[in-house]
Amino acid sequence: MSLKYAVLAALLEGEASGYELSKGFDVSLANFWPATPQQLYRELERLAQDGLVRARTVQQERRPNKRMFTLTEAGRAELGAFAAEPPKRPMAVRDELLIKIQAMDGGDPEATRALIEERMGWSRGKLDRYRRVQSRLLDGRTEDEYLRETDRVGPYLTLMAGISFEQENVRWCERVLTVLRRRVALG
Amino acid sequence: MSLKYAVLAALLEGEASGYELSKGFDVSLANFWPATPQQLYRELERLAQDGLVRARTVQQERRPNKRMFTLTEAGRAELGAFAAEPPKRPMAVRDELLIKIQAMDGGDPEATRALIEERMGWSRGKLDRYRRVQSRLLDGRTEDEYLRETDRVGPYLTLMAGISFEQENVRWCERVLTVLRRRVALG
DNA sequence: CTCGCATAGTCAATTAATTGAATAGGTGTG
DNA sequence: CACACCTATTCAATTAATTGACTATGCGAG
Repeated sequence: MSLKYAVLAALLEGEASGYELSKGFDVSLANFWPATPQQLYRELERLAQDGLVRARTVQQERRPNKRMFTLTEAGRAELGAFAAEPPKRPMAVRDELLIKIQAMDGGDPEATRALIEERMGWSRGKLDRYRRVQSRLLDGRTEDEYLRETDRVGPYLTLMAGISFEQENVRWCERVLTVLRRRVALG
Repeated sequence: MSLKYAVLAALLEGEASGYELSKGFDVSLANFWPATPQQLYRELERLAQDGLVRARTVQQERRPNKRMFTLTEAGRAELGAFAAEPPKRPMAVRDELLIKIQAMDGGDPEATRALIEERMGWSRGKLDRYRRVQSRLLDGRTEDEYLRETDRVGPYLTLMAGISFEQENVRWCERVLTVLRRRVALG
């Protein structure tokens, strides 16, 4: 249900094709509302039929044509209404790793350690990418300066959420590794 | 795909009915692998057919009969194998609120503030429940003492993940509220 | 020159998830 | 004493998501 609004929100940044969304989604909305390319194409089609989005086909040479999508006024209005009302479903996390951790006892601690290291590396990478987006936005200014000057705080606030989430993730991994080391030592 | 293992992991705690899982899931595995009752019943049925779980019907008076499920050795083995190999899918977060925050600019800041307050209250409540589970587990001991004495660290480590996740959530909400207050003041 | 990847999608099949209702006695509230 | 909610599931219908393949061209590496 909310993919609809995620797509509309993504188009606040400007015109985009389904392909571009399915790529660039990765640095923003995909972090809290993941979607496959197929989902995006289907959703854009529906939005266009409902008049929330306008499509135009861009003829291209030496590459397939693409369809570019823009928010319509109706789309902007629907998104605004959505943004003001309370969420229908609470936030949900799905994390296979935590199932594995829950079930780790009795298994090989070395295998568990490897899983945690992998997650930690992944989170650090994500954090780096977030930080790069952040300094591109700040562009030399402090956070306070930026927030005073910009007209759109929304994207920055969600970026902050991503950053603190991954920071906490890394910290948790470190604590787990400490526990695992002690376990192995005391065997 | 992983619901299967989430259910098996839940049964590590001991025999349980579908109904109990659909309730008690809430204080542990449901936090990182949510499932509706219907999903659980279906999954338990499949697991029983695959021999990973054994079912027995418990006759009850003044209440509907229930089917209690236990892990079989085969189930335990499959779960152990699962726990040792790397996750197929990365962790995913789905959060409607963040879509609303992303799209908040131009809307009513007061409405946004209300949404954040709501989330903060919810996270604080979750945190309280986690902390109650934690002190029940610790039972007067320090964390270090507990981790040295217990044979199962897994559930405690996932509990730690939940606690630090919600703590960070509350902190993020506070930062957002600060930003919103400044916006309104300078607006 | 071939292999594979990037662009920019579409289509179809299967699997999974969501929603709502049905059953049926028991327990608690005003 | 009526109404709603708890226990404990099952069933069916619809909607959504996942997976893999298919089209077609261009570009760069080896």
